[in-house]
Amino acid sequence: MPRTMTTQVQSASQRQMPAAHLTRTMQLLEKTCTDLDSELSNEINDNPALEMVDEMRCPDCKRVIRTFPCQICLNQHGAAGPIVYVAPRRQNHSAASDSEEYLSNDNRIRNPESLAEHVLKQVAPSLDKQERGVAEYILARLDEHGFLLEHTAEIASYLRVRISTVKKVLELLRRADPVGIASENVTECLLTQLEVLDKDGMGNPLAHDLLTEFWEQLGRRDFGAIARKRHVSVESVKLAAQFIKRNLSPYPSQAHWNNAESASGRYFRPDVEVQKNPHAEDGPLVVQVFTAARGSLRVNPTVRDMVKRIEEPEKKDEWSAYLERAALFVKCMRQRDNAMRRIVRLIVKRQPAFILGDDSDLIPMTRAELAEELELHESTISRAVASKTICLPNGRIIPLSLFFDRSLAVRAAVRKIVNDEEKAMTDEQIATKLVDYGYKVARRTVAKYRSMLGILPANLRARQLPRAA
DNA sequence: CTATGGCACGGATT
DNA sequence: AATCCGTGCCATAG
Repeated sequence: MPRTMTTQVQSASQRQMPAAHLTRTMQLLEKTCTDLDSELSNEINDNPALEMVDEMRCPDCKRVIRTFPCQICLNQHGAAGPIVYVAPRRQNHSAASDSEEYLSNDNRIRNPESLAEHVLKQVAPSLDKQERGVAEYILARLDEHGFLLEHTAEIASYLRVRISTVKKVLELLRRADPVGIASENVTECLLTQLEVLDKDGMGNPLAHDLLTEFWEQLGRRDFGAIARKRHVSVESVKLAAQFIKRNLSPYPSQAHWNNAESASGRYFRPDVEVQKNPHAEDGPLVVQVFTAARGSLRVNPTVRDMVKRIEEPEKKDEWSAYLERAALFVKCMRQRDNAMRRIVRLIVKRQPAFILGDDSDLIPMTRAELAEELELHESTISRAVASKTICLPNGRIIPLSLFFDRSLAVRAAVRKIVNDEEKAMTDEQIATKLVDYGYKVARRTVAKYRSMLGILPANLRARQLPRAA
């Protein structure tokens, strides 16, 4: 009787797979690798049948390997296309040394310290001992998005320090690198980021009011109402909203800004990383898709064996349920990783020029196209691409969705044209010039791109070239 | 009169 | 179904 039970449970879980659990896979697919981390640790915590073993396996040759990418497969690979690995995400903790070897350029952006350490390092110099204690406490109490869960007063009383001290520390923390960290809520976080941008002279005057006064309308995208109350145009409201979306990140723990200009090294953990082939200059690109944690996830075989021996039906059921859930989770996770891998592979395959070059090399493509080629549903692509970021070989971190920006290349051309112009060109002239580059866009559209790029209209763009010799 | 910005509509994308 | 994006047309500033 015990035996049959087990087999039933197992086969049942496999047959059910398609319907209900596809949605689970989808949920996982939507998650950033950072989010995936917490999801995973939750699951492991309350499911004893699930375990994470500290070993990495090459997804292609299945060998256990020490570092990604797998050197063996790397060497065998022809020039067929990019090599894409699902790699465990580099851990925060002490693993500083061994992971560095395959991270070529530019480690401004990534160093394997924890977020808390990273922030603390920045603020520590300007704090005294007591304040530092407060900072440490605060950083330890952040949720997975980087928000502060406790109120100032609570912290103060718990630590027996003055409220003003806590406030002071908070002020500093929020301005530290993942800007907006330790904010109490999304609005506050966005405001801090905005403030910092303002100081660098690349703010947007309307954005502030949008966040404070019109938060609700902004959520509903009721731009008209905002425009009326503020006596400004709907267009400028839209632009401000766009500004917010593009340049601010609601969750400090995953701040990303793609704005071309602010090249200063920002700290961020991408979900995908592309590198040039370390072994051959012109070899295929090597891509890592990060998944949660380190090592590989599996159903704990010891538990599985143990369950077979349990006699009491009650306990047996309980454990079988654990096993089933574990198996399911592992499966969904693999499926998720695999989907990510296929999608990213295709993206990289299609856009090598953009990855190695600049904005102007982006070839227009749509999620739908990829969906068709991969025989996935287009919403799958959307989920996989939304809210994820990729680190290019030059160190630039951009949202994966930028690959689907229809006008990026055109905007790049506009910027180039304006930069090279002898004397200020009107939008009309720019539009004409764009034809030479193979883009045909309406004059009105040029105007839009211009304002997106923060370029002033022609009449305000007096050229100071004359002085040359 | 010319160059731009405002608004709204329609088709494409998600 | 909800959004995004490019455009055309019109108003206004210079």
